Amino acid sequence: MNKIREQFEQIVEMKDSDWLIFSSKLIKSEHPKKTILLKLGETEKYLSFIEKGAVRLYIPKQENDLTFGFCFENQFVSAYDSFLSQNPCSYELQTITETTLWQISHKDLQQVYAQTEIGNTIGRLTAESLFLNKSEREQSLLNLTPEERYVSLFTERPQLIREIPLKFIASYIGVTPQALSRIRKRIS
Amino acid sequence: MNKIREQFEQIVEMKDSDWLIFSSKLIKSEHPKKTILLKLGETEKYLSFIEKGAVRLYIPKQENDLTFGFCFENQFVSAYDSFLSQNPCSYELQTITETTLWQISHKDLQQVYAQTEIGNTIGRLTAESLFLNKSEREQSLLNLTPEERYVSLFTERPQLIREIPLKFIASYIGVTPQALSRIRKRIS
DNA sequence: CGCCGAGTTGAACTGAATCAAGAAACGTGG
DNA sequence: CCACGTTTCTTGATTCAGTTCAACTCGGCG
Repeated sequence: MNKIREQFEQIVEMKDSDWLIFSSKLIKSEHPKKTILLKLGETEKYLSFIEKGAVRLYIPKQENDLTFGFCFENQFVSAYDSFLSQNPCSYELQTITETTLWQISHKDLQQVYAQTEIGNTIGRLTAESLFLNKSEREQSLLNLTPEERYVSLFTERPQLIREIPLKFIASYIGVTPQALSRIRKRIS
Repeated sequence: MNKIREQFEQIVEMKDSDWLIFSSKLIKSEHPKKTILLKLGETEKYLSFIEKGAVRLYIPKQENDLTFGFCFENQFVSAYDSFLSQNPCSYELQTITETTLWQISHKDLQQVYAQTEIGNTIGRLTAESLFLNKSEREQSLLNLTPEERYVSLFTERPQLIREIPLKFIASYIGVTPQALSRIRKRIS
């Protein structure tokens, strides 16, 4: 649980009293691999910190799901758009490996925002950092070829390529599994 | 200037005292069309509200720029990632038409965050809303074909199609101007 | 052992990129 | 207000990367 505080303190200092209010709301949960954490159409109730494991975000499809994001150890995961708007989610969250989460509910987080000095700052920094992620992603999708995206993924996150089924990575970089298989062959 | 307050009040109520602190920092500026508001490599100093006009965000290229965003009247515009990190920007901002802005500097905004109750809330809500935009954009880029993106742009923002050069729209939806010209022909 | 999901490979097809040229619209100065 | 040059848009021909459909391999697991 201290890891969560460490994550926060990388971006903003936190008083012990604030940390206590926040951390008292956190609930630990464990999930086997391939557990669906949030189904299509449900509303996201939690912002979750991943102590251990990996989660993918995807739009379920008849044939191949459209996997558009991954989250790993020491990161937050949530259908954050659904969480913010409290509207039904247009995609699903599923664990890839066995996963341990620390979760705070939407309701409790609103209380933290109201009760702590630092609440809104944390909320702002969280949203800002998520925004930065998405910005990079947009540029990657517009600016790079699938092959270039694969190479940069490969260099930036080699463990991802090793641990995660190719078909998830394929749809993440925006091609079919067959095409990614050929890209791999080309560049190896 | 009241329009700015209206925009904010759509998402959060604002005390007069907070509004005074915020609005006292705003500086009005006017720019002819095709003015570069921020050059590649510069650091974004401002968060700007567009009173009138339109702005595009693009990565300059030898041949065709990669235009990846537009902002219009009554919206905020900024190289927000550069603004947040205060690192050099990897793209440029240019007015498309004659444009009137109300700008707040990064330094002044930090003061607003510090001095007003509502500052961090506004910052959070701003970042959250920008995050939601980017999320939709990601799904559109992964999930839809260029043709589908054009059609949905056409239905959601008909004035954009009318007012903005095709080549900007082309790169926004992720194709060359030639390809968009053909897409147009196909669907008309 | 046999099944099943994941990955690879092949062949035909397709939509967009590229290269190139011409038409239309735009704006700037005479 | 027209003329000229530039920019924007269109159209054609060719090339290419990725899709689709299909068959086959490999490894794990009931």
